[in-house]
Amino acid sequence: MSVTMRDVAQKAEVSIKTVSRVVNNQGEISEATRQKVTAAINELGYRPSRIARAMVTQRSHTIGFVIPDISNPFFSEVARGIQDTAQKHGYNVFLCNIDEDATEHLQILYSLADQGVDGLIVFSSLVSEKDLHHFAATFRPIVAVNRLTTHPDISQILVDNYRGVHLATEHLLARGHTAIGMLSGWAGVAAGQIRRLAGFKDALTAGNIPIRDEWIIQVSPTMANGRQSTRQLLTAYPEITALFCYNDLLALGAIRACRDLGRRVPEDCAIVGFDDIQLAAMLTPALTSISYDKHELGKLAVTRLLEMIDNPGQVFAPLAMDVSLKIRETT
Amino acid sequence: MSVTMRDVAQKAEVSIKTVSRVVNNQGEISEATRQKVTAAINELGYRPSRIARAMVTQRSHTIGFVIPDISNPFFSEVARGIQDTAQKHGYNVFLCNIDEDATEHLQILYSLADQGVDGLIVFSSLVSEKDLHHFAATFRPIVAVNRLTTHPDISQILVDNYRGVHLATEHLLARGHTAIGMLSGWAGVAAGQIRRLAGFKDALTAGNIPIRDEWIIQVSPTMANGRQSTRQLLTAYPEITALFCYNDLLALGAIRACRDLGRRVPEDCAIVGFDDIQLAAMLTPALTSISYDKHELGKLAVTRLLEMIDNPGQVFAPLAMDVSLKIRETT
DNA sequence: CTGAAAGCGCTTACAG
DNA sequence: CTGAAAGCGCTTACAG
Repeated sequence: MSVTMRDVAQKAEVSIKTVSRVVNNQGEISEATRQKVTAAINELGYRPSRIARAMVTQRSHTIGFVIPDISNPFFSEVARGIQDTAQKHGYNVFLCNIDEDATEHLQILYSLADQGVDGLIVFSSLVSEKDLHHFAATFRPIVAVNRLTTHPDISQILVDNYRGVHLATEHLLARGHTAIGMLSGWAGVAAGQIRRLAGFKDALTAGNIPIRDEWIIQVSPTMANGRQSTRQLLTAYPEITALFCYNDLLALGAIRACRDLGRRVPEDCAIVGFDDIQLAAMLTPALTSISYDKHELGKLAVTRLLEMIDNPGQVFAPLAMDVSLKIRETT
Repeated sequence: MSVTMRDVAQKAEVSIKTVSRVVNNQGEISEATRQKVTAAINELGYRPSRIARAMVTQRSHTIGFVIPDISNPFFSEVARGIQDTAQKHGYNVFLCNIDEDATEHLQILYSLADQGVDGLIVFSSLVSEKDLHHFAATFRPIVAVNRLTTHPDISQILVDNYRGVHLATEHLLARGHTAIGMLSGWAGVAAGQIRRLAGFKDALTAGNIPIRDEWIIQVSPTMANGRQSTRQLLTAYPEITALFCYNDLLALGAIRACRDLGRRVPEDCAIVGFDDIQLAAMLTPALTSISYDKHELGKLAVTRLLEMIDNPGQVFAPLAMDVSLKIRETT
């Protein structure tokens, strides 16, 4: 990082401005000087500083991406879509984890803003709505992924949570199950949590199955919690023959719990997940799950964010990704 | 990003330099002016621009992290360690994927350098040694994670691959296996590939078992490849009773393949993996694997990188993480 | 087609 | 204890 535009200009015996013109491919330049400058650039190994450029253009060509936990395989699949798309458009992405362990969520968001990111994708439902609104007051644009938010300036990319769970529950009903439990997610702003719960209840009602609230357990969606909650649930209510899980991680934990309890899957207890993570299809037994394109979800979020960056002030309607049911071996 | 130091200075009726002093907590300042300035900062909601600061200090407090694929659960666990540690030290991290699909690896590295990162952690063995050396000629510091490199300025953080596989193979021998196959990783600069293969062969030799090269298959380490290669291997050589896999993903694919072929695990075919990803312990059957602290691996890499940033020119000895064997249900 | 000047928002010597 | 000036490496009007 020591050779600057000035060095190139000196070597090529032109002004700095002329170097800038060939670097940015702008304006009319005589072929002779262009070649002189290009030669000097190559000889010196000059590379323009993105920081200096960002300083004057007020555009850093970086974005921030906030998730609960990159080590969660679901989020990491989306992250790949984010990263690939951003890179394709010449943007670099800052990664930030905000989960239960994190403190000072607002500070983390501000540190990204201080860093000069051109926009932010928030995929963590653990960032409170209050914090997000506070932050949105001074920073934009923001895209929220699969979380409900009421802020008018925040654009939303959603997954059709309601329909997904409805499909899954109908599938269980069609298989003859009438005693269906649910492992639900966090309470709060997670779009998934609210809409998936609604889809579950509505599907039961539509199938004339009364809702048993004690069969619905709300937990933080990890494999360990899935295992533990399922053990408790099936021990307390052995009559349950099927389980819908908020996400695949909970479902994998539930499968494990069934095995702990000596219950066969799917014969003694059918299990459905949500998200269809890469592993889900490969495991034994392969998991029945609600599926959608996670790489595409990341791509949509970035595309939307770049649109917002290029069109300040414009309002975009929420977008919901379509989902489908993948029937495998656990139902 | 519109309120600047100048605004604060005006409001507080002091010079810009004085504002800078209170922001950076440096120099002696009278309590009165400090309070005046602090009040102005809060009132205006001033936040210093990291870009402007980076411009003059030549330190951006950002680092780059290059991996093959963030959606791979193994890498994402390490990424979490990287991210947590960097954040704790006030650094933000740029994430970059460089896998088989990526073209122009060098361009991706340079784009990170252009972005002004203070250092780089390279965890992708898919970046060729040639590209890395070329890049290292103009950029430093660089930390390489679990890859062999001969560049004197590149610091190495390794995993004790050799010992890990030696342990695993000894374990299989102790269980009475004599016909042991191996699913190996990519060829090339991956430290894992070379050292793990060596550990495997040496352990066999130490156990007086002749090495059967046709039982060693080299594949890109994905679950799908593990499934397919295992099918082929066990079909061609049904006498094989145990399989060591380069990583857990291959091992999970191998388990699946055994099931496809009607072979019970571990009764008909024992399987051992490497990395001990979070899922490995939770699955059915739970995977026997070589384990080490992946969060810690990320932490070590960042810590080393920050040391290099703070001590330019200093040479650091390679560091190798200790490993252990976790015996579970697949052996 | 090419250049000199100002400025992006800070920090770093250097004075006072 | 506090401030005026120069400069980090670029781009943006404005001239010529």
